Amino acid sequence: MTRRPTPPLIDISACCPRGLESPLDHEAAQQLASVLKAVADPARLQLLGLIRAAGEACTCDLTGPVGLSQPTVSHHLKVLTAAGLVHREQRGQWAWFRADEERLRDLGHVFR
Amino acid sequence: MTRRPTPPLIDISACCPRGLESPLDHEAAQQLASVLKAVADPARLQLLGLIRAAGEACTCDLTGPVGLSQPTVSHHLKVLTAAGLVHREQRGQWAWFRADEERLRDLGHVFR
DNA sequence: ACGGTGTATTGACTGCTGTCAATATACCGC
DNA sequence: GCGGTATATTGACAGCAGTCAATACACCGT
Repeated sequence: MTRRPTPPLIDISACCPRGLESPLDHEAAQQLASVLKAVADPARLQLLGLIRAAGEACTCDLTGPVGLSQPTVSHHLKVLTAAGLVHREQRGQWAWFRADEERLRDLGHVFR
Repeated sequence: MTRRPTPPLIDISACCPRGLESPLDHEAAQQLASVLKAVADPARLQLLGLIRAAGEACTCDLTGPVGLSQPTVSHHLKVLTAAGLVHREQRGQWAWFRADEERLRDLGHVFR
């Protein structure tokens, strides 16, 4: 496989420094929307809540509470990770996730 | 047409009082996601920015900046209104919109 | 009443998204 | 190495969401 050009992680406070207080250009809106889309899903909100409440959580502890199949949960965690909202750490055969508090704060700040 | 049972407007601080700090049950996650979905679109983010920056705005002033057809803009404004993020007021033949600041604040507070 | 203008609705189409079963991959203990 | 366990990927499918052209509706001035 050819190397992907590195996932361009969006910097919220750079792309939308004044949040929704002033108009966004096309690109800024698209970037901000891409992060919001990651969060605008019931399963992913539940996952974020579970991860945050626990400090960190392993996939095996997340599949049960959300009531979805393992591949689906894996998919949602990938989306959250790609958006930079959670970070993944491999420990042996387990994948551990923790929330990026700063990024969540930045996201909340957009609506200020 | 039979009367619709009134759109059930979701109360964010009631449904998710602790935001993402603690796990959300299925219903709360679904409700919160429905509001976030309204905001997770580039065109609607631009519209929110324009409306907020202007204080209030009429549809005719919004179609140009976002670069979409009039029916599409009308559709997006309807979605924002249904989510309670903006309020619509008819003035003669013009439709004026203003943002619901409290609701935006509540939404931002979820990520605190 | 009528023509014009601003907005909403309808219908149709396309692309994306969430989901799962099946399969593959990675890691561990023995 | 081997079987078992945890996670990721693939493939397929249904449903939804964004878009526009065409049309309908509402309001206004004349």
